[in-house]
This record gives sequence, C-alpha cells and structure tokens, in this order.
Amino acid sequence: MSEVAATGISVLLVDDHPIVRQGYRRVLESQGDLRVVAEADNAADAYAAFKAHDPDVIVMDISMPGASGLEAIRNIRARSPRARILVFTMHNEAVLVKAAFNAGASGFVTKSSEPSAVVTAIRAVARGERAMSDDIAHVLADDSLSPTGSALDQLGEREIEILRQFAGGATTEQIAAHLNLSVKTVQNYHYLIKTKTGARTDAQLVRLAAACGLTKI
Amino acid sequence: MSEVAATGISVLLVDDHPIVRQGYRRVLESQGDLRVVAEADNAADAYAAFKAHDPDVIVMDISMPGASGLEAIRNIRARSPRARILVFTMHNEAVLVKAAFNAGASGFVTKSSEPSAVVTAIRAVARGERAMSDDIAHVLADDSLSPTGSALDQLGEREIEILRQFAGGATTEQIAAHLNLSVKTVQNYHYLIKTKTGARTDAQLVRLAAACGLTKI
DNA sequence: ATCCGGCCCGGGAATTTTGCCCGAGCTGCG
DNA sequence: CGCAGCTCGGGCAAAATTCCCGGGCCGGAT
Repeated sequence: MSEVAATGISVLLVDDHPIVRQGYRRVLESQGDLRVVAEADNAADAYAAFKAHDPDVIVMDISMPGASGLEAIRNIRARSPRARILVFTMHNEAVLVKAAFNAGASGFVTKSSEPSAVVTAIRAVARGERAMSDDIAHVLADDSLSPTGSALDQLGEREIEILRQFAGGATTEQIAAHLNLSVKTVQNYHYLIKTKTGARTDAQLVRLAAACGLTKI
Repeated sequence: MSEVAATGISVLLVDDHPIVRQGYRRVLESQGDLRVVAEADNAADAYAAFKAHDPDVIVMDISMPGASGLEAIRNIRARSPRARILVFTMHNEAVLVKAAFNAGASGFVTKSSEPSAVVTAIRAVARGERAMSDDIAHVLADDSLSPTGSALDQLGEREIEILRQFAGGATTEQIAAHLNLSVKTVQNYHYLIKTKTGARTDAQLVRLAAACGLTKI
C-alpha cells in the first residue's frame, strides 16, 4: 500500500469477541492517527494477518480460545522480532503481566483503563517504547515489594493457563482439547496446581483464581 | 426529556470496562434507532442510572467486580418489574444462562456473537420479547435434553447449606462433620446439586454459588 | 562441555470420588 | 389414607484423583 500516510499508525486488532473488536475499531479510528488495518479472532489468523498487513502495532487480548495468547506472542516475535505487541486484556495478575513481557510483549493495558490509556499506549509502543497502564504498574510494584509474592507466582505458564480455564468452568476434556494435550496431562496439571497453591479443594482453587483476578465471576 | 424521539430505543450500558463501553456505545449509536442514555460500571450505579434515565433496555455484563450481576438483575426487577434487561457477557454456561433468566433477564447474548446479534436482541427485548444469541440457544438446547430443573431455586434447604459450605472451600469431610452427616450423604448431595443446577463441574458450581450471592469471593 | 534445575508432557497403579441406582423415615397436605 | 417431597444413607461400576515415575527440552552455572 504505497499510499499509506506517513504519519499514521497501523493497527492489527486481535480479540475473540467480534463486537468488542468493532467497538475498539471505532474508538481507535476516531483518533485520527490510528488505522485498524486488520482484525483476527485467534492466534493463527493473527500471525497470518500480521504477515499480510505488516501493522505498526498488534493490539491483542491474551485470553482466547485455543492457543494461549502468550504462545501467539512468542510465535509472532520469533518470526518477526520487530513486531510490536500491546497486550490488552481484563486480567491484571502480576504473573500474567510478567509472562507477557517475557514472551515479547511491548505493552500491557487492562480493559479497566480509560480509553485514552489504550491510545497513549499504542502510540508509545509504535515509537518502540514499553508501555503499561497505571493499574498494571501498581500491580507490578506491589508484587516486587511483597517478599513471598502471590500464590500464583510459583505456577508456570502452562499451569496458569490451565487454572484459568478450569476456574472458568471448563471440563478436563475441554481443556485438553483446547490445548491439544492428553486428558491425563491436564489431570496431572490440575493435581500439581493444587499441591503448589495448597488448595485442598477445587472450590478453593476457583476462589484463589478469582482472588488473583485470573478469572471473573 | 421532551425532545426524545418517539421511535428511538434508549439503552443503559452496564460493563466494568470503560473502553468496552465506549465501543458498544459507538456500535449501538451507529444504528440510528438506538441511543445510549447512560453508562454504569457496577451494580449500584446501574440501578441509580436506571431510575434516573428510565431506559427501554439495560444491556449489562454479569461478570463485574463486587456485587453479582445476577443480584443486580434481581434488585432492579424487584423494584421495577417492567425493566428489560439484556445480559451481554462472554460466559456461555447453561447454569449461568438459566440463572440469569430466572433472575429476571429478558435476553442473553454472548460477546462471541456477531454485532448484529446484539442489535437484534436489543430491539427484540425492547418489544418485550425474549431474546438470545444462537450459541446460547444451542447451549440451552443441549442442556435441556436432560430433564433437569432450572437453577438454584429448586434446591432444598440442606442442599443450599451444603452448596454454600462447598463453594466456601470446605472439604466433603468437613461438611459432613459440621452437619453431622455421613460422608456418603454429603457426596450424594453434592451430586444432586450438580444435576439439579446443571453444573458439569465443581468450578461451575462455585461460580453459580458466587453469582447468586450464596458465597462471596 | 557438562551438569543441574526448571518446565513440559504423559504413563502406571492404588485410592477416592462420581454417577446413578436403590430403600427408608419423616414431614405436610389434600 | 395416599401421595409427594425432603432427608439420609448403601451399593457398585465407572471415572477421577493422588502420587509416583521417566523422558525431552532448554537456559544457566561450572
């Protein structure tokens, strides 16, 4: 596209809710300097759209069906290290934030933020800077001050993802199918998560996940 | 507001994510016949806004921090039975759907639906009809093939008590000891509660209990 | 280069729990 | 009285859990 404006920032929207994407698109495009050049609702399409449109910034939710959003970030960054990815999700757990940045994200903004925070973050990420919303900064600050850390800090990425889906109400089979794992592996993770967090009951696990913002109720 | 167009549908938006509300507002208002007259990000504000603006339809997400969305629905309907509430959330569990309708919702649309589905549902609800998105209809259809009851309402006192303790994180043995029952009986109640509510997972049970205000998280 | 430790993925086997059947005692109600 | 519903538990096959194990992979330390 040779006629692309020199000053515009092109954006790829990745979110599994069509209506939510619609809304974002309108909000972003009302800014003047932001153009949504493509949308995707899953990790695979996200990479294809990235290759096809070469956007300046990818705005993506990391809680999507199928492959984990973190996995998608890693995939994209592995093949295109100059990709700028702004994570835009409702989760605000320190573990997730750190995992996202480790995976290669350039920014992290929660959906609880003011709309202006997203726009600001997109512009910062487009300039190659790191960006995060105020609440995320607070979460990370609190986390770095606490000696023991959150109960979820001792969990690996896979464990977090499985805990999220489990607490969300998914059955073991559904999780296994979503993540392409054997049922046995999911069961083992389930058990491991319980022992690591000290939860003696599935209900306690759900409460823990909810308390940490991993899932909403 | 004497200048209100006679043919417009006024909408109150309830969602805890500002940017999401922004987006919905733009999507809905681009329809011409829909006007967003107020927004709220929690249950208490939702009722205040409803009283102040008397909207034709309330579009609300039921996963909000603090008070349960179902509780909010019950509150609003109890005081204003003519209120039309369209639940608009990402959750698609049969238990939640049934609980929402039991609480007094007029419609249920998931965020995975096409934007047009929401608009259609809003218009239907405004006409006093019941509305739901296709995926929700499928979930309910699948669920209704088993002749279970509707939701938490048809639970006996003992069942409610056991569900409360279970959702609170108590183990089967603890519940049995606390209620002077055999472990087997508690297990049987556990199973009975699941079948009556339609929950397929302990996590779904906890979510239902939390959504109904049975336990706080 | 090698070891160590961590995460990831699953198998195996003993133990529990589920899922769903059953009967029995107790209420209240027509 | 008969019927219905709640409460309480036994029984038994099927499934899940609880531990254990090993192997592959990778990054960091020696």
